Amino acid sequence: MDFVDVILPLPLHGKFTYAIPEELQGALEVGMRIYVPFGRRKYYTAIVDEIHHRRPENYEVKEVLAKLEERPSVRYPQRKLWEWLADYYLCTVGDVYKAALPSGMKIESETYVSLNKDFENDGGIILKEREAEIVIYLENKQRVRLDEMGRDLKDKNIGTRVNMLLSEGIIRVDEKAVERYRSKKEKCIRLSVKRGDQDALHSKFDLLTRSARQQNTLIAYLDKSGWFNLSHHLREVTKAELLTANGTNPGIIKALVDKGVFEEYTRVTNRFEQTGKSDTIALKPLSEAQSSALKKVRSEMQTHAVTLLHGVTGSGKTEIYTHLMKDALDSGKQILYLVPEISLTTQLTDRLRRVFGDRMLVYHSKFGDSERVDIYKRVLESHEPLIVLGVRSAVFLPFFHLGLVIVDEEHESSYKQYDPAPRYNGRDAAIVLASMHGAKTLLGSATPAVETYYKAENGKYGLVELAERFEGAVLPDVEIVDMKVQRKRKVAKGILSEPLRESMHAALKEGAQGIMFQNRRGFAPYVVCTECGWKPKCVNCDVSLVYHKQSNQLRCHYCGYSITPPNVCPACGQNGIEVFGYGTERIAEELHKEFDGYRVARMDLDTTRNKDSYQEIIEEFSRHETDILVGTQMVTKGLDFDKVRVVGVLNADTMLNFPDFRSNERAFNMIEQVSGRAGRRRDQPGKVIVQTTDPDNDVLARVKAHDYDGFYRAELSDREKYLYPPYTRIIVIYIKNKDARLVDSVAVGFALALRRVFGQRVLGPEKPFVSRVSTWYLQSIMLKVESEASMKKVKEILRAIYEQMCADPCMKGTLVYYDVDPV
DNA sequence: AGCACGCCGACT
DNA sequence: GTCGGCGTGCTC
Repeated sequence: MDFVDVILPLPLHGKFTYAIPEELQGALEVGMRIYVPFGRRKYYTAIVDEIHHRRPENYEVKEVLAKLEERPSVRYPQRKLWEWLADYYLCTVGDVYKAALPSGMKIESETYVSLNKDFENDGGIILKEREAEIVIYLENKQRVRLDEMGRDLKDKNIGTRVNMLLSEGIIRVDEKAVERYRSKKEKCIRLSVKRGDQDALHSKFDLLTRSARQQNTLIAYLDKSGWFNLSHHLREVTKAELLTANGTNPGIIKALVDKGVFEEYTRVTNRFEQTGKSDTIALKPLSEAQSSALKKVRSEMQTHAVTLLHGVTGSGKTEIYTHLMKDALDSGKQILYLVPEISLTTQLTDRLRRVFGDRMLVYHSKFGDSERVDIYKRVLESHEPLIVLGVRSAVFLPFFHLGLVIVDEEHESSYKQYDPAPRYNGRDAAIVLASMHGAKTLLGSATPAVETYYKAENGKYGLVELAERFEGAVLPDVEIVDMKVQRKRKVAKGILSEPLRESMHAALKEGAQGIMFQNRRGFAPYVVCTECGWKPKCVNCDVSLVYHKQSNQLRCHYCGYSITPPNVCPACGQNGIEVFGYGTERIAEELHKEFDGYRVARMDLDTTRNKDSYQEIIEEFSRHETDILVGTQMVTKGLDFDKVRVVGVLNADTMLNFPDFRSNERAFNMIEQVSGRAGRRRDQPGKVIVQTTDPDNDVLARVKAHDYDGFYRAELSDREKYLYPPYTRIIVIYIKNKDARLVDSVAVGFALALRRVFGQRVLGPEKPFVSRVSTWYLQSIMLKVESEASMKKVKEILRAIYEQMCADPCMKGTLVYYDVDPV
């Protein structure tokens, strides 16, 4: 008898073993998707992890129900990456599996309920079957409404109710597997005569003598299909394509089908753009600086697994990537090109599409699930050279022979997944993936992460500097404006300082554009009653509500809770409610007033909710249909606009004062990146205005000088002094409970246990920045371990401490999770 | 993570 | 007295 250990899409440690039934003996392979029962009435898609002969002793094994595919969807070294991620980021392989496969490839069971006919109208029970629900009136006049999946529609006590009805034989339960994946189908037209049978074709034409349009449609088909071009195969003609022919409409096609001239059939197609082209245009010639950087990159990559390309904004790193990708493609390799979500724009995809045509696939989180399944399967089945341009989760695609990994904007914090597990960093996962394939990795950034630059500097990574902007463009001039002085002199209008207003007016007058950056959305972040000090707070989270003017609501930016602002203060009943501070919405309003007659667009989470709105705002701006773009960090990323002359950083203080060891790094990166949007052309150098109340801040001085190196050195010495990365590695332990008191005591106990082993390396516990999210109370403990220490050992100890803590009854209802290498 | 089983307060 | 609230433990 054979058994199989599986990976389930659940956050469970430990192995689950199933028996392989007779009919599947010898048919399973490691990495295959199979269908297994789990628990009382659940079924999951599991991944075969190991096939063996060891019969489990303490329980009765269940059988594998079916295999879902002929060839494994998960293969080596992909599976090895899953294990590495689970191990490194302290989660289960099931967590990784959940994130790795598009949901269309993870069939789950759904329970369908139907009535047992015998019980209809029986006694006091009246049963009704409506369209999507079953209503059961019980004797005591209580009503149970179940949807077709057997879920109780009234309350949440799902299983008990269904089981009661089941045991009384009132209902019947069927489990149905749901396959969410839908292949894309196209209607096609073919001719009902054999190609080459002239007589038959003529007789069809004879049927159409009374309709010129029908004849034309038939001719259009013959033309499009290449009917008479006998040296070629007959082309399939889609209905949509045929409809583009002059004078054709669906009615005419239908008439032709009815007359037996045409036949309509459905074909399964893929979702890839069929440009029919690849290697369409030659690569752009490189500047001298770029060519020498490219040469240097190539040689560094010979000797290093990972190379960092440190190139100032606007130096044309993408061009260098393109050349490297071409090399790798030509040598038959596959390429993974990771970008942060926000910079995956059509600007970039169009540019690459022109060079690589169909050989480039795009893997975006805004794609539908079926589309992701298509890409997954294409990568799985094709052993051909290709490029995947994708976001973080593209590291999970089943590459066959990866030759090159590029991680653009490697410093970006959005490469790190916060919630849920696996809390992985896409950049680091990509590096590990590359090494498993024996591939080379190139990291690119104008403002590399301190950890990355440190490794490059110390020879662990190769390092290439590209200090020159493309086509001789110069870096923008940065002016630091002291807002305290501005206010004292009463020259600031709201949040707009005098220099910012003047530069902006001048730029607009000359037909240039401007970008305003404020890392806060909504209208006003602070609302307070000036009479009594009352502040509106989120009922679920420990944060103040942000006022949104357009929707006239006070909103929590963590859980989405919102209320209509009260007219009078609910605490003192007086009329003292006022708003303070500036969000993008309010800034847009002020810009409208100040720059009357110019067009202002706002780009933040609130204006980019729809699928295409982000793209639309960018395109409008690049066509110069808007003059000023105001937004959150979205405006800092990879947008290339020629006409941007002025960039305003409206409040640098919020970034600099963030209570976190990375605040300086984040502030420097963000301001430097947004500055990079300005003045890309030599003849029109840009101007960046940074408003602050702390003009002497060192970080701002570095930004002013565009001095990454200086910033890095200063930051590094701080990190060394206070033992932060790259000198240590950080694991934050989060403790979550619905009871505020319990959370505190458990956290204290946990920290105590940690201190016994790690001593001074333990910080906390403390309330995290947001100490309550959606009714869960949080505490965090930070663990800083020397970077040379064995992470394996550390994690073993963490695990042991957790087990030991679990013995304490106080742990009941407590959730513990880890964030390794937080950003 | 679900989901079932089990033990206590509010309503017929 | 039941209903249904949620706390606890298991899932191959």
